[in-house]
Parts: sequence; structure tokens; C-alpha cells
Amino acid sequence: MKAIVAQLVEDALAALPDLSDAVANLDLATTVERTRDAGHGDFASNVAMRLARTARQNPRELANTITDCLPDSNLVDKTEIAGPGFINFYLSPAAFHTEIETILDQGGDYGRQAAKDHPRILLEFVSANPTGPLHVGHGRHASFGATLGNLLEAAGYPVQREYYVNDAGRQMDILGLSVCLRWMESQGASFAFPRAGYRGDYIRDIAAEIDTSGIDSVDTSALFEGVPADEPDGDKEAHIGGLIDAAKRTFGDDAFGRIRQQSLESIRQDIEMDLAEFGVIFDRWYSEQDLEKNGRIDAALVILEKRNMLYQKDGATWFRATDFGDEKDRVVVRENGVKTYFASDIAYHFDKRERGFEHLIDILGADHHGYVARVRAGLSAMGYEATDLEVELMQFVVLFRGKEKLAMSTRAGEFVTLRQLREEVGNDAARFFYVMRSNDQHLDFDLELAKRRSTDNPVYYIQYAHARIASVFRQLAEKTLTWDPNNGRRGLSLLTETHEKELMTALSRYPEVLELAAANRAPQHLVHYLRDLANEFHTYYNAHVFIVDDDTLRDARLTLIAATRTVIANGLAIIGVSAPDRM
RNA sequence: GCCCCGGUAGCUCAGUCGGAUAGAGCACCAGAUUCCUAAUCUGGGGGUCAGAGGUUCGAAUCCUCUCCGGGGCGCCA
Repeated sequence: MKAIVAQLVEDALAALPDLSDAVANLDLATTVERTRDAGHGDFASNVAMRLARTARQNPRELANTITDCLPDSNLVDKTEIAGPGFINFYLSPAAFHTEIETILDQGGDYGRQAAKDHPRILLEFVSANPTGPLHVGHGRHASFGATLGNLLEAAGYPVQREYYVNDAGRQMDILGLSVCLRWMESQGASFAFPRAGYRGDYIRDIAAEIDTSGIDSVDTSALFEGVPADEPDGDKEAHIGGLIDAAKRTFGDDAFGRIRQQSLESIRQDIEMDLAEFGVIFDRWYSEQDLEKNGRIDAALVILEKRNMLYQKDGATWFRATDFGDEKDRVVVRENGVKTYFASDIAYHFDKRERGFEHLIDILGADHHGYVARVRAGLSAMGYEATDLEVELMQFVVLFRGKEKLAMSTRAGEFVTLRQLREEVGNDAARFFYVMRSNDQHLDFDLELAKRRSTDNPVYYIQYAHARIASVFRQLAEKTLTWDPNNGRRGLSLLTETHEKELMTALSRYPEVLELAAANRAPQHLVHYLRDLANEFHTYYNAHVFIVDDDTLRDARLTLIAATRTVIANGLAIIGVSAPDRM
């Protein structure tokens, strides 16, 4: 709808050749906006003020000139010049009626833009290490990422959702060892579990179900002999490192490797199932092990070497990150010959780009912000643009139960898992609450509020609007009446109540909200919009009876609320929240 | 020390590319409610947009500095 007004302004300016220079460096789409105050009409343009300086004209006079050149349109009732030089547009009722018809015609597609071919977007999110179940922080990443993916698709972009599985490296060895040790305990062995091991109960569960043949006959003394002391007397990293070496030696690389793979695969599958239950589906699970196996990390290092981006120092191989704006050079191969995590990440991001994705979006925890510059540097050094990579940083989640803040200690295994949260408040409330706030705002997640079945709870309030509309149609049937949509369309001009006009205005904003939320990577705009829309509907419901005796007025009102139901359902679908017909 | 994010009503937060009188929910106060769902509704009070300077027709928004809170600055991942 905004586009209609913007087009009128553009046409008017085209008829004013004297202004063409000034117009040239102005993005006209940005000069039209919704008014905040109905007293200013439906849309306002600040184009005259924006052009006034370069055109060296008084803004109000300029606004007058532009208004005179506006083409006639049956969608605009009148225009006014107001304030310092705003042009206010008052749209005709027909403009809103057309929009209602568009909603009904397009249904689930209403608000979506035409599919574009470019840029192809690769959206990577969650990517939690497969060392344990997802916790509430990951839930925010999952909800935000899934919603952003939906928003970008609604904006017409081709999107692939990807989960990068950090299934290589030392922490996988620590996982494998933790499982071995828990299994040995289950067989009656007794020893101090390493401080740096994974201590959660899920490790015992894995130990109970996987194939541990190969470590059956090992006695603990052989494993712990000669291993450096654990904390507090010694160093926990050295201790667990010694245990890993001992385990590989005594069990054999094959047996240990098998346990490690089974353990991580068990956790990875659990994560995938957890996310699927949460409505978060990935197109691809990209394994770091595969990256290494396929030689892509070495290949990336060769390219960097050829481009003279690497050098040796202190026995390690360094990448010249400072040449690309990072604050220091970074190690890619350690003195011990082991490649760093950063080396695989260069290779991974290069690979994303090589697979034809022109725009890469990573959703990362705010604690990873220091990492962004070097990944960008890597991408630049590999011959792509640093700006090809966009990073959205997520701030942390703090759980509340009413006023009480829930302590969460990952170390002690006391963290709340995503699964526990979902079970307590339900998927809908969880998906909704997680995207309620801007990603760069800390999120206070109130479990009590999320569970409440009253209008205090925004997700409830919005779903209730949807269910209420369905209920009205059930009432209609009970009264043995039917809705005639065509008659309703013809009768839309009967909808002249303030509440009806406000509801129509709110509905017509939906495509603009979607576009804005996608462009700004800001799902909270959609959340706020849906709450506003639900509020407009509930207010209307409370003020007027829909099922009236007059056939045409009744059909028209039912047409309006049917359109409302469609928009609420579409918006909730983007967030991943159900739109129930009954509650 | 350097880097990132935040600071807007009592609380939790929106505020688009600079736009007209600063927005919502909760809480609070006052009313209403024989009615398609009380699983409520209507109205009201409440602001030094952290502070100071700058840019301009116009600043919560952009720039500079300061203060406060969170996070990050590994041959960890």
C-alpha cells in the first residue's frame, strides 16, 4: 500500500524536470511513511523538505508544486500540506477495501514478496557443539534463526539453513573419554572423575547404550598411571589430556574412536530431534570432520599460502589477519602441528561462498564478537568480500520465575535445557518469547508469564484473537447462517466505524512490517505488530456485534475478520507459533 | 588499555532512513460489565530519552567526549 503512494510521488516528481538533479540523489522509497497520528492522514511524505535545500526552495512551496503534479488516483481522497512541509495523503476507503480483497485472494501468501534469484543466502545458526543437550541460550538462537529464515524467504530470497557441527578436535576426545569413564564406573570401577570432563547425567545415559566392546577388560590403574594430577593439586587440562592419551593407548585408537563417534552422533541426533520438535529444521548439517576429511581445510591453507597470506613464527603457521583489518595475526597451525578451529572456519566460510551462496549470515553469541573480524579477514584473503559475511550477535538469556532469577551454572550441569523449557511453557510460548526482544538486547524470559493463560501473556492474547474469529464463524453456523464472501466484498463500504477503519489500516501494514523486519533482521517488529493487530481486533470485537441481522453488513464484517484471521495466521507462521481455532 | 552491545515511564521493552505532541505491555488509580468466550472492557496519572557538546529547517535517532551495566580481547572451541 505504501508503494502506491510512493509511486504517486515519483510520478509527480517526474513531471518536474527542474528538480531532477535534486531527486537523483534521493531514495524516493524512503520519503513516504505511515503517519503516527490519524490527524495527519494515512501516509506522509517528507520529500519536499528533503529536496528543499538542493532545490533552493521553501519546503512548503515546493510541497505545493509537487502536490499540483500528483496524478489523479481513486485510491487517494485528498492531500494536505502540513507542518514544515509534509505532504499528507488521505487514502480513500476503496484503497483499504482493495487491500482486504487482496488478503483474501492471496491467503497464506499475503505479505510475501515475489521470489528473487539473488542474493542466495546461507543462514547458519545454533551450531552448538555436540557435547551435550541444548540449553535455553541455544533456544534463542534457534528461534531467532528460524524466524529470520522465514522472514528472508517471505522477502523473496532463496535461503538455506545450515548447522555447523563442531565434531572434530579435542573436545570430542574429552567427550569420548567422559563416556568411557562413566561406563567404567557403571562396571564398578571407582576413581575421581576429571574436573575438565563432561559431568552431565546424559553422559551416563550414552555410556549405557553404546557399544563399548574394546574397553571391557581395562583396569583403572593402567589408565590413571603416570597421568598428571587433576585440580586442585595439578592442572585439569594436563590431567584430562593425559587421560585421553592413555585411553587411546590402552583401548586402542579404533575402540576409542568408535566410542567417541557414537557419543557425538548420539548427542547430535538428540539435538536434531530437540530442534525438530521445536519446529526448527535445517537444510543441512555440515560436519567439521567432513571438512577435514575432504581436504578442504588443507586446500584453503594452500590457497592462503599461494597468496602469501601465511608465515612461520615460533614454530606455528600464522595468517596475516592484520592485513585485512584484524587487530592481530592469527595462528592457523599450532606448533604441535594441529590446525586451529580458526583454520577450519576459514575453510568453512570459503566453502559456503564456493557453493554459490552470495550472502552469508552467521548468528553467533555475543561472546563471539571478537571472532568476527578474523573470519571476515579470512574471507577477504580468500578473494571474497568481507561484507559477504553478516554476523548477528545474540545477547544472553536470563530465566525468571516471576521475580525470581534462576541461577544457571553450566559447569555444575545445573543449566536448564531447551527441552525442559519447552516442556514447561510449550513450544508456542517459547518460540514467541525468544523473538520478542531485539537480538542485541539481553532477554529476560519469565516462565510464569509464558505459561499464563490470560491477556497479560502476549502470545496468548494473539492466539486468542485467532481462536475468537474461528469461534465467531462457529457461532454463525450455530445460528444456521452462512458467510457469503462475495456479498461481503460488495458490502465493505458499509464498514465505516472507527474500529473498522483502524483494523483495516492495521491489516494493510502487514506487508510493510514483514519487509522491515526482514531488512533489519528484527523479528520483534513482527511480534509487536501482531500484538497491535490482535488489540485492534479485540477492541473491535468488544465494541461491535458481527453477527447482525443485516445480511450485507454481517457479510462485510465477517469478511473483515476473515482477513484478520489470515494475517494473524500468516504472521504467527513466520514466528513458528501455531494459530489455534480453539483454546 | 582496546573492541562490541546496552542505558527511553516504577518494571520489561518498542521506536524504521533524522520528521509533526515520545509509544506499548505490566504495575498503579478510577470506572464498567444481563451482550458473538469474564480466558474481560473503558479511561487516567506517570518522561531531564544516562550526562555534556556538536551537525540542521528538525535529533531518542547522526558525530565527539564523559559516566554506568554486560560481554570480548588464547598456538581454546
